[in-house]
Amino acid sequence: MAKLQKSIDKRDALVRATIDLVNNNGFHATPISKIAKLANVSPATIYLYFDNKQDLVNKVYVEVKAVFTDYAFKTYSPTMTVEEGFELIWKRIADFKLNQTRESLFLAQCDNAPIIDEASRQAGISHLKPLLDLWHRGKEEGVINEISDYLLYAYSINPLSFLMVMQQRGVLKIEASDIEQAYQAAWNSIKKCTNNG
Amino acid sequence: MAKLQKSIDKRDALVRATIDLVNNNGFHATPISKIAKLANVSPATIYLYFDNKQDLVNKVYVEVKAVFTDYAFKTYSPTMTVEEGFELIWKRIADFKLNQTRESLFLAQCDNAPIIDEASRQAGISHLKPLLDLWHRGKEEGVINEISDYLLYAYSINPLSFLMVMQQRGVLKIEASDIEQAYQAAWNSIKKCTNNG
DNA sequence: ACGAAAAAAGTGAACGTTCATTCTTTTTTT
DNA sequence: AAAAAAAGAATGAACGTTCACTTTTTTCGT
Repeated sequence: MAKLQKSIDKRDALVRATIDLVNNNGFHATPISKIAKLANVSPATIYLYFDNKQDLVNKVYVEVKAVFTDYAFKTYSPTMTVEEGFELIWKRIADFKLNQTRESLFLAQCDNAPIIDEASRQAGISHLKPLLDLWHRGKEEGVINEISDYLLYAYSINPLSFLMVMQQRGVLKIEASDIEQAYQAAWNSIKKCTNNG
Repeated sequence: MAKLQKSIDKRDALVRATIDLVNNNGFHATPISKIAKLANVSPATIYLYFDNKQDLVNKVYVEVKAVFTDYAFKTYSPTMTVEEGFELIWKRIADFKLNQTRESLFLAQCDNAPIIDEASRQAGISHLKPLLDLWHRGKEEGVINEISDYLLYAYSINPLSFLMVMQQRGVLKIEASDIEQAYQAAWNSIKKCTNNG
């Protein structure tokens, strides 16, 4: 679609401006004119890079989600044990959510409100496949409890969401020990525990 | 503010219409005109019941949050043991989130996007005080681990959010056993575990 | 290596539409 | 008949998008 002799800087500035403004005002309260102004660009220029406002937010979502999953799986290898892999991925997700608050807040908004279209949502979910594969392997090996796949997300990823939002709002400052505690709790919930039933 | 000889039915219809439309389209993509139409009311009539659109969504949020916490704490009594109280509240929260999806989805949206104003957000949080009191009591009695108060929300409430969203989208159907598993996992994470460290 | 012509990138103003809110009139209640 | 409630039409502001135009970059014959 994009023939792209166009400035990558300008496109990046547009993406950044979109994230910042959507974080602060929500998608529908961020006019194209403000995105353009923050990116030092004419409103019309946006339409050289994106089809329309919806296409803009769809693409920003998928790209940010890709950055998120790239980070989460960066140092992971399928040759790791389930325990190692889970701990590694979980902690990198935590790290991302707590340090890349710009991106994380944007993803949280898109994931909880009808902003992006269904195809982009699916594209985002598909990036999490390595984690689902690891989860399956853990169940096959008997390391992880026999529970629904969907609980994977709920147990391992979600507990940090609230912390992230609170940190972003300046309510609390998260310490390394908090992360370690949160991880231990998540893992204890998931692993097969021989002294439990 | 409201002198209220006005119809309570009309007000209820406006609240219901707001929740439904915000759930489906997001706050800023739901015009006053559509809320009025769905509630079988003139746009002008809304301004007899609410100051403006922002005031409308603020009040709907606080009222829905109150319904949520009333339900969560309905059968709870501070004379219960920490274990009993925690299980009861957790399961009622789960029940609400999974069965009152209209209200839960609306709350999730308001909690994750800059829709409502800060005062309304605080008003919503303040309703959760009984749970925080229980948490403190659990720590005093040594039943609950010495971890940050903020983790309370992350551990005990949040794991259901993802499930709720998925269920609402028709991706999965949640069974009673799933709830029981999720509760056990949350509680196992929270309680002091003598065979841990 | 040069510069004119063509193409691409970028722009500010303007368009039609939609929005929240107000104004004026009608209906309902007391 | 007076007052409150509700309605619908009206209004000005703001929005996404397009248009006509300018500026910058690339192409290419010499």
